[in-house]
Amino acid sequence: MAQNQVFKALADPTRREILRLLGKGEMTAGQLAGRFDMTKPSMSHHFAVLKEADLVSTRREGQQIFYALNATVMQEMAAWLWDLFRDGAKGRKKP
Amino acid sequence: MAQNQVFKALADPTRREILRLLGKGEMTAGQLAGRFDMTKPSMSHHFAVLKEADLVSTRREGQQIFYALNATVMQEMAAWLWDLFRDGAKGRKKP
DNA sequence: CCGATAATTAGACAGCCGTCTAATTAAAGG
DNA sequence: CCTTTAATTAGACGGCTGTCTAATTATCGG
Repeated sequence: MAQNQVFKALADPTRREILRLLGKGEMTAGQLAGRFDMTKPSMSHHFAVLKEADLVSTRREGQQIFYALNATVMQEMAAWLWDLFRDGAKGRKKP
Repeated sequence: MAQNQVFKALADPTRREILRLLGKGEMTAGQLAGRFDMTKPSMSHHFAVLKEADLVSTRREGQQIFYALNATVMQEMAAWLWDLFRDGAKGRKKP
């Protein structure tokens, strides 16, 4: 399942910041890269990881490629958090 | 900030499974270790990472150490997810 | 077709991460 | 005190990860 890729993708602060920026609206690869003190190839690598995890989607427009946040992020994360506490009374539950 | 440590801790599937088990109630280190096909030292390492990220708390009782899920997990993750889509002040940076 | 621009791919490399075995600390109990 | 059990710490090691430079692909405008 993709869950592991999602969490690994979120483990890097640069990628989380990318997602945060995309939360405001889609951006081109170049625009995103301009926000970070890092080479474009390095940014491209992060984009690939995010895309592989299905956290972002892409759209080409001429020479530029627009990245957008994938809405399923919320659902996957929320589901995981929910499952964490779902059947658990944390203290002492009867057998 | 502890945010980075939290996400790094969640990047490993073994640690996520530990958290899931603890969601049902506290367990001793030995009980937890018994659930995984891994040596105790390796498990101890994972416990340390989770504790460092403040995702779990510990309590000693005799020879045994009980681990419990820390409730702030939900809050931190929920806050992050919220911020992702909740467009705060645009140019704002953390001081 | 050419040159310029946007973006990715290829390959290298240091540093981190997860795992193991061996050794160590801590507590209980005869 | 000595032994046993629970758990962690120390140190080593292979593999993964993030970064870079150099090269490559894709697209547009003239």
